[in-house]
Amino acid sequence: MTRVRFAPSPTGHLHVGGARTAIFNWLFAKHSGGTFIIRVEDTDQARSTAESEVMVLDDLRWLGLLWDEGPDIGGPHAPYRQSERVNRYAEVARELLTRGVVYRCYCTEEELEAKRKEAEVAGRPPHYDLKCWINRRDDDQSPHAMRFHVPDDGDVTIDDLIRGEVTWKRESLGDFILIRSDGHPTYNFSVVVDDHDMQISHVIRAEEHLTNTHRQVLIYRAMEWAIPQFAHVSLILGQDRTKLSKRHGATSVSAYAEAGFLPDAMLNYLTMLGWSAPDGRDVFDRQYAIENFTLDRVNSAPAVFDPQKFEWLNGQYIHAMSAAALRPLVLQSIGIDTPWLEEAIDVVKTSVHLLPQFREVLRFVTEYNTPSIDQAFATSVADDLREHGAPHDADAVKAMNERLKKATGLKGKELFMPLRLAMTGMDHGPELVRAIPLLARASESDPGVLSPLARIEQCIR
RNA sequence: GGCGCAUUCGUCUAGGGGUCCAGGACGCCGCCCUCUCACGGCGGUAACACGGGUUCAAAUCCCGUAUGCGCUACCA
Repeated sequence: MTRVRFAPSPTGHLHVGGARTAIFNWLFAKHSGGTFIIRVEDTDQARSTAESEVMVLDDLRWLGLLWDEGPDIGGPHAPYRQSERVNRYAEVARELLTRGVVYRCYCTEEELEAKRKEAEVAGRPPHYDLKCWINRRDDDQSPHAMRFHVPDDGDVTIDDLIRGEVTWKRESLGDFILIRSDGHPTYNFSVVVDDHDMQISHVIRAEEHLTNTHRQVLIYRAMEWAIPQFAHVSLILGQDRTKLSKRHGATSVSAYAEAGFLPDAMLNYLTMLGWSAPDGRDVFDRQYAIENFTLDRVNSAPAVFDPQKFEWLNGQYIHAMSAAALRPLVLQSIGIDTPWLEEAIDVVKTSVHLLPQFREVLRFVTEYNTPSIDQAFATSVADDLREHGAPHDADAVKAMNERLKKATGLKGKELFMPLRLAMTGMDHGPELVRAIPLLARASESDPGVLSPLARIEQCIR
């Protein structure tokens, strides 16, 4: 049974990098019929907040990634918040102490900092100097941290599902802290205890954790616990090829939601950053991604986030949606609620990539800036509209065009451009056979919309 | 500094020794459709970081170099 987890630290909104890690975990779980778990890593008291946890969980839900076990819904291995598991970490640390691989360290941060600097200047690796390992003390009253002693046989090799074999030498590691002097565990410790307790089978996480795996495997070995499979996903970079951050503009999932991106498009785009479909397609739905997602198709090189391609993809999703499905989303995005909205969406949707753009492309309905056009032409149009009424479908528009052709002697661009200008007040927009019926109908149900006849009358001085 | 990971068109990628003078997508350019803007269709532009090996044959395997990134914390 595969069990995977996404383990965010609640220090802000969900980031696109974190979102992709969550997506890969979720896809992997769904593909294998396994369990997807959310675990909140809030051991950093200074940066973690309860509000952030709510935001991150909301962002995950918005993306449509639902979990089987988590801090809000519980599960067989609750609690799923590390701050609520400190007793468990202390318990494991005591066990490790008994086994003689962990010791109390009474060195102060200042002392350690000074030694690190010294080592750096001397060109030595900035590893812990083993002072408290050599002078072992079991004074529980004085403030102390719990430190892990790297054993002589501390070489580690893992078989990463994305990167293949990765090996570290014992010498590349100094003794490291498991429990801070304030009683809270460090990341490398809590992650091992939790992944073991929660029976995680596959640890799929960002590449920044790759070298941490060396420490973690050592802890698994000291506890004689089964070691999970690891898969380290590369980072997402900004256009300048540095790790994506606030400097690059919007980086949180919620910011993209507000900018008018759709959850499905975001899931698709982020999945595409690092994973490729076996048949090479790049527009795919969740079901396809679930059915085809395997780790061996995940690219180990970092990927640059490309807003242009993301926008294009979002457009593909908008174009493929029905006007009825789009209506509530557009409503929410631009706040225009009218009886004619659905028809209007259908007329203009191919010209938008982002939800808020509907406001702009619908302006020809909601506003009218009187253009200056040939008076004789305007009169002909006004006469036709009075005699035949405003066209309500494409055929009626075509019939009107034929009559205007005869009445004015104009054709092609000479006819359509002034007509477009007169009807919409703009020199661009959806095809007239759809725009004019929309205006006709919209003006009947909405007094705020000028009818075709009212428009042409404004053109006549 | 040490250790680790990475390196195919501007970007996302396909590619697992011969089918690759490298395929697809976004972008860009051009053409078509067309009253316009989009949409759509067609075509074009553009890449195996560098240097050594191994091999009859290397984008693909090995070794170096360069560059980028990560870790080297009582951050995660």
